[in-house]
Amino acid sequence: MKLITRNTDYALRAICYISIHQRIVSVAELVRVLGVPQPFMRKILQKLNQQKILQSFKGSNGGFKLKISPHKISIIKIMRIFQGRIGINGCFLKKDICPNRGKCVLRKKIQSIEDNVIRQLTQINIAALV
Amino acid sequence: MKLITRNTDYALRAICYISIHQRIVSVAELVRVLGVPQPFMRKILQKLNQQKILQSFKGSNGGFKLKISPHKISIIKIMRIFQGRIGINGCFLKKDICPNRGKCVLRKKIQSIEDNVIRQLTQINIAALV
DNA sequence: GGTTAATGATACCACAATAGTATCATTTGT
DNA sequence: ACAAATGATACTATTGTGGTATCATTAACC
Ligand code: FES
Ligand code: FES
Repeated sequence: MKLITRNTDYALRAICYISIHQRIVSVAELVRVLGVPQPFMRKILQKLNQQKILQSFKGSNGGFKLKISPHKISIIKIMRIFQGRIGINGCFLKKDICPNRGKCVLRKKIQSIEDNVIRQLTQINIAALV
Repeated sequence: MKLITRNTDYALRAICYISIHQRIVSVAELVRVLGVPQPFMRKILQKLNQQKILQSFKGSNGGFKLKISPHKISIIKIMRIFQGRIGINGCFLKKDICPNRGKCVLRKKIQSIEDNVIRQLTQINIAALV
């Protein structure tokens, strides 16, 4: 059970760094500071640009800066970008959804745990981390 | 993020079924009822036997029955059998543990979420599900 | 205007975990 | 003896994660 993957982890750290420095930061600099493989970091930042978390600047002296306020960047938002839908799969039978679904006790309990986790991850934002 | 894998899911359902019927149940029967591939189900039950959750009976009319009380079978116990150590990896840099580890805010927050999840999973047992 | 330093887009590769199959040996009731 | 069950073990397939590699595009600077 891995709640946070490397993608997300690196993304969070990069965003934190950029958030602290409040300027355009290049991949090269992030790689130097965070010790992450460059092409991987690039891919991550490109995605954050596409998702409008960061804004990119091309050309010499280019790089990335925050596009939205650090208060508005929750951990769950970043997780969803890199890890897709955050949903604990309770009880699926192959591709068909279990017929008991409505009644199933296990599902309900797991669901409530999941809701808790998501609520907490939603509350943590970048501003709270830096 | 998958909290529960198929292994665990099938195992829980099998245990529930056996728990309800309170007798020796064969793989063939479980497969019929739960619609799970037979060899896979066998592998799962064999592991539960090894871990002393179930007790197996060989030979004709053989099968599996519970070895311990359903109250003592928590979800987390089954998860640990099939999914190994349940630990959210906060922030590792490659293989070295991050030097900030003690201070890192992210890690602390994630850790507390993890503790919650585990506490809740520990409280849910088979008796509560059936 | 050309060079250089940056990102954009995309395709590819490697590894590990999950999910499942296949086979043969062993036990036990009839 | 035979059939019906599990034990043990090795193998295969699929998917997700964690990357790499390459070429195109943009923009500052001389
Ligand atoms: S057994 Fe199907 S939803 Fe729980
Ligand atoms: S950055 Fe290393 S433990 Fe959080």
